[in-house]
Amino acid sequence: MTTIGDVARHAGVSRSTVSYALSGKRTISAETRERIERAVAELGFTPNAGARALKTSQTMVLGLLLQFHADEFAPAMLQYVLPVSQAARAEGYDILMVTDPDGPRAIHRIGDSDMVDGFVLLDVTADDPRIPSLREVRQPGVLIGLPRDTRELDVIDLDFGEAARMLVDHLHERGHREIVLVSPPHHVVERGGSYVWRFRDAAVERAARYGLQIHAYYGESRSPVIGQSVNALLDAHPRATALVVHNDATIAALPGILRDRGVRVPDDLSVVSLYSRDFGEEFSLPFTAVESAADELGRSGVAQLVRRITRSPDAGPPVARFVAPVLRDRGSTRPIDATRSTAH
Amino acid sequence: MTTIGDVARHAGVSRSTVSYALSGKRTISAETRERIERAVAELGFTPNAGARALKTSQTMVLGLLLQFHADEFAPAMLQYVLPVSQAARAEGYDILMVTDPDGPRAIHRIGDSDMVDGFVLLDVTADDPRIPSLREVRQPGVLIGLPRDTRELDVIDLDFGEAARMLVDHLHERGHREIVLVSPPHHVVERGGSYVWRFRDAAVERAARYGLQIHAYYGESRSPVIGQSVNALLDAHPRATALVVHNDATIAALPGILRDRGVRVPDDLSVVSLYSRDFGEEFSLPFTAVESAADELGRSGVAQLVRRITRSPDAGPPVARFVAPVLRDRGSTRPIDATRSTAH
DNA sequence: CTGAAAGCGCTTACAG
DNA sequence: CTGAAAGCGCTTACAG
Repeated sequence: MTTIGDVARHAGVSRSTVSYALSGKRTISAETRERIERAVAELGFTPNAGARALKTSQTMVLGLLLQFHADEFAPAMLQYVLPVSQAARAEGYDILMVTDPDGPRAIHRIGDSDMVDGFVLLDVTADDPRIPSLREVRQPGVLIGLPRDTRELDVIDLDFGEAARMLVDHLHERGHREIVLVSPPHHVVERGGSYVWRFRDAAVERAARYGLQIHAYYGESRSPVIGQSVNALLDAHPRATALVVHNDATIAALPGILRDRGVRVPDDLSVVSLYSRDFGEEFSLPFTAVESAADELGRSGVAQLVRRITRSPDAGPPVARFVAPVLRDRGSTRPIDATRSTAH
Repeated sequence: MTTIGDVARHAGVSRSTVSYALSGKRTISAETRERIERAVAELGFTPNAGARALKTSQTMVLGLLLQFHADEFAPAMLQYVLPVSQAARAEGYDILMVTDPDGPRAIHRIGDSDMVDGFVLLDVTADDPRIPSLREVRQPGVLIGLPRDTRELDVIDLDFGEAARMLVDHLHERGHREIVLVSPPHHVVERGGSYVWRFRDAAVERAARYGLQIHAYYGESRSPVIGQSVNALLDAHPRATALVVHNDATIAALPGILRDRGVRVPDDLSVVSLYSRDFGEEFSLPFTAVESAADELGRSGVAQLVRRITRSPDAGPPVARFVAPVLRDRGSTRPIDATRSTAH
């Protein structure tokens, strides 16, 4: 391995001069700089990351904590991973991916041994067990997803309440009077996925305000129960003219389910949903939807974390930030003529 | 931060004694060990990973190189990531996840700066541009996927040829005389995904040997073209009694497509495929299939890489290993009565 | 504009 | 059974 000492010897300068030439923290004469650059190129020198980390107390690595739950639609998580990773690289950080089933312990292991400069927590729940560990550890962290107690924490999440209101408004404006809502599976509620009830409560409240009937259900995460469940809901509410789907597995399966049932969208049934652009493209989903902006959450979360790590004044006090949803109209809703009703 | 020096002072011993007590590389008197353990617990000491790496030249981190191709069914990659990560943890390694679009450069950046002890390359193609970088770098690597030139490389992949033969045999044994094969999209061939032609060539050859008609096509990776393409193939070969699907996106969409078409499996059409157990569960696929054993590949690849890193004599010379496929019969094929023919 | 020296926090021969 | 010392490869005050 070639070290900074080899470069220094080769260039006939001191190690500190090489270091300064590389970091640019000192003015170096053109001639010296050139000799050093040549030596670096000839010897193929790249600074040792561990030695640098030891000296500077900066690893330039971020820990990304993923959780894989059985009974959850895994592809939905993928949409966060790539944006986080790319945003990190753009800021000069690499990603240590942590899939340990025991998240709290993993945070201590990684954090206490100074393997990373900060943490990104994905899929955060209301009383996420990883949060106490995160508070105990030296490194700052950013949460993607809203916990109950956000004190002293940088948190970012989609504004799920607003998303629900936008979708209900969209249907209300088009004259819909009776709609069915499919939320994530109930076990996600039990686990504390706050996005479930934030979306659901807001949808119910908004519907009530308009005097709009809404039938709210928890959905499924696996075929064929998904199909059975959707069919049962539509059977139970034959006069409903619209379906609001806040459930990744269900929306991915919905085109097949509706075709199977002979229901055309939007002619027989209007459908609105909530998913990220990438997810929609992956499954070729043709529905009007709020874009869940996984990339924006990932990017913005990483940016805030880096500001916190570097103690940038722009970081401000720790704060929960809610990203405004954007509705993408793909024409999967139709105006309802008050005198007609649909059978699906 | 508490260092090994703090622990030593607190316990009234030397730093080397603390180090040896922690590593167990020396016998320590019961009393001393106890004092050290108490000091470690009271002060909350965890060794600094960077310092340890600097001294031992071991990072205990593995670089995992992922590639995200537009026009590829991303969920299929997920099935490798978790097994690799878990196998690594079981061996004491963490995972640095590298999603850099420029893989060759990333390998040099990470490897030359000694951030990892070895590399795992996913989704390797015939002339994978990352391989020259891997050869130049100090760290060993394991490839999951078969390149053209495997010299001096540890490679592991499913035996796709054998997988194809098993599926053709399965159909032949049940009296099928005319079948349709859907391979991955053609752009995967262009990119050098050798599993495409290894499977396809073996299937065609095996079918020929039995005098079995096989119509081989490249499939699609996105709806709605997937559906159109499958429908066109079935229209073009009305006397085909079986479909062999070697295409993740297509098999995930197939249940919907066939329902839509009014084709029952296996009554109207036999279907066999190739996918991992996790993938099948994710999409609730009911087809008889060779299990692509992503977890076995991941585990086994990591194990071999670790043997290589640690220079274990068990590592042997670098070798391409082909995992034997296992057929999982889910009853999606039926015996063909030679006198009947199907219309689908 | 450049160099000599200290030190980041460990591990491990060397010595007793 | 234990300790003092060297050294891994960097960065950065301190000094000139």
